[in-house]
Amino acid sequence: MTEVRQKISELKRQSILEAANSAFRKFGVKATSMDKIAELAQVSKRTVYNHFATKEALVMQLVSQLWGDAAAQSDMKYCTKLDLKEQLNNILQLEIKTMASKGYIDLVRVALGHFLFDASVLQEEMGKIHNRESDLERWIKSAVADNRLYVPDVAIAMGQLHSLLKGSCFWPQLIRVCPILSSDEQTELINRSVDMFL
Amino acid sequence: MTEVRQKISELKRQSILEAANSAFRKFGVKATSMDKIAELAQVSKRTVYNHFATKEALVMQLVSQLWGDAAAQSDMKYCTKLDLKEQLNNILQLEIKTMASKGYIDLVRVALGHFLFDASVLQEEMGKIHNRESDLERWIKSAVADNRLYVPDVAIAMGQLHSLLKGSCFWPQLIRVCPILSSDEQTELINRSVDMFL
DNA sequence: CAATAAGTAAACTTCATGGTGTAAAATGGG
DNA sequence: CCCATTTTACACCATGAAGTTTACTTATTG
Repeated sequence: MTEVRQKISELKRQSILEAANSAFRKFGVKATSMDKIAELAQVSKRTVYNHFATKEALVMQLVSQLWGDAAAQSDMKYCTKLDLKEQLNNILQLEIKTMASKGYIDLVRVALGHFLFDASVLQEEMGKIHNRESDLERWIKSAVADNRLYVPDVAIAMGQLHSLLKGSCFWPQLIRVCPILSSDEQTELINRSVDMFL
Repeated sequence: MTEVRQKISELKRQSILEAANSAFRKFGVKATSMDKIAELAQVSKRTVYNHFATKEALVMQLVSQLWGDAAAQSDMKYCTKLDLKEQLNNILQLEIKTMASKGYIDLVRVALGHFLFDASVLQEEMGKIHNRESDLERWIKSAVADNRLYVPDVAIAMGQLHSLLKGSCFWPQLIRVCPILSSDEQTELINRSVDMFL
């Protein structure tokens, strides 16, 4: 079996994925026909179906790929010597970086639009967003255990912090009422939120 | 012109609106056909079109009706004598009451799903959510002017409060990762948020 | 009773879309 | 040069939905 052949085939596949990705982001899943994807990918419609059995398979591929990308965890550990504020700042910097990025938000919008009225699937898929919040959790617990932070309920505290962030860097952008935050605005937001929290 | 005739016609109209409302909430706009609406309303399809020129007209009617309902403003005024915390609490109680209700969230979901990839319309429609936040604003300004509250930036402070609330009572429910908050949970949430804020 | 207004049922048109079948072409390996 | 695999073009099908047409019914009012 020639590798060249496989490579070309793989290129086509990538081309299709890119085309779908781009079209879904612009128009949403429903408003993007398979013919359109084929056209954008410069590939025959039949080839699209050679690589992806159904439109749904294409969607799922993109979506799960997104969660995969976003799930890149950091290796931040609580440190008993360093400044609390600074440490928390660093952790949140990492978290906000994906959360507030255009790529992430756009694709969440796609997923949201696609599953919005499929309650169970929506619940599951969106749960993947909400539950990937464990890095911060570990840190807070450590800080509490170290007696440098007093927090009655870790889960609630985490929720508050995330609310503060997402309420400015994620939800308004998803809903298109605010433009994507610049890096400066992001750090400013983090500072504000941390100040309020500590 | 008989009033009875008009009344019957009006009843049909309401029936159609209700059917559409209910179906849109359950399945979304795209997945609800005009035939289905007619069937649910127990009315002929033609009658639907007699009352609403297009499906879009039906949608817009429902959506603007929603914003209208939700725009019911309170008459809360800042009072120099009463306890700050209690006053703020009361204001937020009013705000959260609609924001966290199933009816409101469900219909926002409908609107969101419908406009999600129509950037300009989405911006406009969702802006109506974001900008109906002036009751709280006036109160904060008054409290600041009265020297009983120090707040560097009113807009930001307001945003923080709203983020704290919505982050627990609105967004997760819209996304279906959490059930609607009970009254007790709502007041609990408000207490927490106010405590953090003051 | 006749005219008018509104509603109804059902067939119909039009069109977009997801998906399939097939035969021809391209293309690199032996 | 022939084989195997992939891609392509293109016709085709089934489905569902928006909106229309038409012929018929019903009820009110003058």
